Amino acid sequence: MTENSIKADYTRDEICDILRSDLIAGKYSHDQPLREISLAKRFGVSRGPIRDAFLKLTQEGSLVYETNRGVRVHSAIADDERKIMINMRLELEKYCLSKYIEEADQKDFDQLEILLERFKCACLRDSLPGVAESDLSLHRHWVARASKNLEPIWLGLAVRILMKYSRLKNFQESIEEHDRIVEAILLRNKDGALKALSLNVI
Amino acid sequence: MTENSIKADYTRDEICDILRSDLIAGKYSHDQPLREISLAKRFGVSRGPIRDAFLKLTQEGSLVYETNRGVRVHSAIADDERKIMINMRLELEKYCLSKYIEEADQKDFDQLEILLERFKCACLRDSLPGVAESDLSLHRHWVARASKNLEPIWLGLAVRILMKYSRLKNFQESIEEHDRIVEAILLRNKDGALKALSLNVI
DNA sequence: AACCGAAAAATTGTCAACAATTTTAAATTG
DNA sequence: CAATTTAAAATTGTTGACAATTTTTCGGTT
Repeated sequence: MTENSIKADYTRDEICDILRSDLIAGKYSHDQPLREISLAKRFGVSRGPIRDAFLKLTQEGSLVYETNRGVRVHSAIADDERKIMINMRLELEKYCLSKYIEEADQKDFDQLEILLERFKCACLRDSLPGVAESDLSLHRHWVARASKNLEPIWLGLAVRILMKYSRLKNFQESIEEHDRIVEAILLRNKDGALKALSLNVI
Repeated sequence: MTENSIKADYTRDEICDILRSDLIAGKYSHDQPLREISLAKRFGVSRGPIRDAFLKLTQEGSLVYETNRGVRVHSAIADDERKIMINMRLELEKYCLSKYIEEADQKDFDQLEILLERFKCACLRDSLPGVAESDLSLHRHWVARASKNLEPIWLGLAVRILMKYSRLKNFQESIEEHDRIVEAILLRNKDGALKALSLNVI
């Protein structure tokens, strides 16, 4: 048994999300191949859903696929590529956050606070995959709420950016950064939120 | 028989490329569902490879997936979203084109001229799916050569942008625009190429 | 011992069958 | 006749089996 396999049935998307957070957390080294059979065993499903997840993650850019040879973890991005991607992500996310602040209702804000709490818990537990997953979920919340069209593009950028540097992050500082963003959002303080976001996405 | 099915065995990626050009060309209307079985028959394969292609196109953003309900064509993007996406695509593609002009060798240039010729043929044949596919292939050539990391991100943007307006394009004008871009590339005239690109990506 | 080649093992590619779900059509009821 | 319920059809979700390909192992030759 390679891993904890508590739950019985995982869906395609759940498998995809779990593998993504593992990848961001650096559980697999660069250029390491991922095998369909071993992951199928880990999640208690057949190879079909695993292949589906591989395809999604390949399209996002965290895995690389070669015919008859399966997928492997993508090589690290270069510094100048990273710069371009961060600029794009920030531009995109600022647009979405503005729109979110205009349109969000109380139900969205409730969800937002739950996600923030989940992120803080993961930080305090010092669980790197957990931090990666909940960090992504938090940002994804306002992006997805603002535009279903831009969401997949944003996700591809965020994943690749996080894959490189997440190991070096200071969790306490990260909590404070996200606190400031969410605080401004709840007050519908657009300028403050965008400024706090710019300090977080670097 | 819903469609021409000449070739015997299509690969996953070929199916994906053909469907993508169909989508860009507007062959399927917005929110129309795509059925696994009918496409499996069209391409002479089982449902597996079709599902793979659906997943890839979903991640790119041209299809939308709902559990137990399959995929349908994505709704059109709003004007302000389109603006954001065009800005991002241009920034990305300019970076890649600069790098391409610096690094490309004679073999790349040969390939480039073949792709340009293929694009012109499709325009003269007045084949909308052909124009869509070869236009994308041409731009994709320099993007992919410059950065395998940025390629999937660029593709997601380009597909969604083209999906909205490709029907309105003037083919003759498009030929001239691409002629100017490629001419500048072959002379390694970076400024000219970037300028010509900016006029084409709008 | 190093190098090549063939057999064996491991892995991916594809398929057809069955289960679960959703959609459509028909039948029943008030 | 409209509304609801029930049955049938269509569609997606998952699996296990087999084919094709790649990688590894092992034996023979120089």
